[in-house]
Amino acid sequence: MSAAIDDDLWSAVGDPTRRRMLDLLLSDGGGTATTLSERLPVTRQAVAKHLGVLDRVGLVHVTPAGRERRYEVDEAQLARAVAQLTAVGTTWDARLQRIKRIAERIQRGTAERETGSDQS
Amino acid sequence: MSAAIDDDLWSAVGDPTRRRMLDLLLSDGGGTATTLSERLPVTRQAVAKHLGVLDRVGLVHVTPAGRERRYEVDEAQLARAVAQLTAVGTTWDARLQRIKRIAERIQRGTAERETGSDQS
DNA sequence: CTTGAAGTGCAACCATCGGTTGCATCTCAA
DNA sequence: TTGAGATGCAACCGATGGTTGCACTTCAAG
Repeated sequence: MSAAIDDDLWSAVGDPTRRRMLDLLLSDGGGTATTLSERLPVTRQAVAKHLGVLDRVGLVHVTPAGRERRYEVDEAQLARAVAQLTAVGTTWDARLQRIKRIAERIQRGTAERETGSDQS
Repeated sequence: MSAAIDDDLWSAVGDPTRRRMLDLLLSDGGGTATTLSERLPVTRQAVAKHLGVLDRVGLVHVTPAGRERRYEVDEAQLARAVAQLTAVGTTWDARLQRIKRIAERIQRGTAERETGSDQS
């Protein structure tokens, strides 16, 4: 159930460099492959490839301006990605808590059996 | 700031197959490479490699039993991973909302300039 | 004890991906 | 026109997710 997710969106956000790029684009309010690469430990070409990926899944949106190509974050799509992250998180959270409750129940059952009828 | 995260943990959870494996291990309460591969669209060897990755980052924990190697989820570590997911999510959420507020402020400022003092 | 099936582990191989370097192309400004 | 700034394209490299093939342990049945 919880795994039936838009895997393209997730894997786009799954790369650490792409997350940092999104961070930069958000805090700077947009940028180009060159400006991003100046603030990242990778080359412009690597950044360009990542921007291509982010563009394909709709997380960013490009505007040609002269000899520049300015990229900006698509807020709605990023909100979707955030929703998916938290969705997976809450699903696992729920399962972990359910497991915890079951474990406690078993504990109680074991305690009863240990103190109560002890005939082999 | 939001990118200074335990990248090993994140990338371990970043793979869709590994997420499904964690799902299965949680719902079944553990399993082996063979039993998991029977319920996944990949071979046992691929599952074994993934289990190795999950084991290295401490997300699962193995118990040899005869000719089997039973894997179980380390709940505490998975809780940490969940925390990281939601942390990134809330960070982006906060930024998106901040951007929204700034946009509104600019809108108001533009409106004032358009209606009010018009001297260049 | 032997035999065979079940479960694993190891190694080679392939495709994809993140990253690099090198070069060609386009565009703005002097 | 000429050059610097920004981009695009292509070849290459290493890591990784995936596969197949084979050897090794272990349990159980004969």
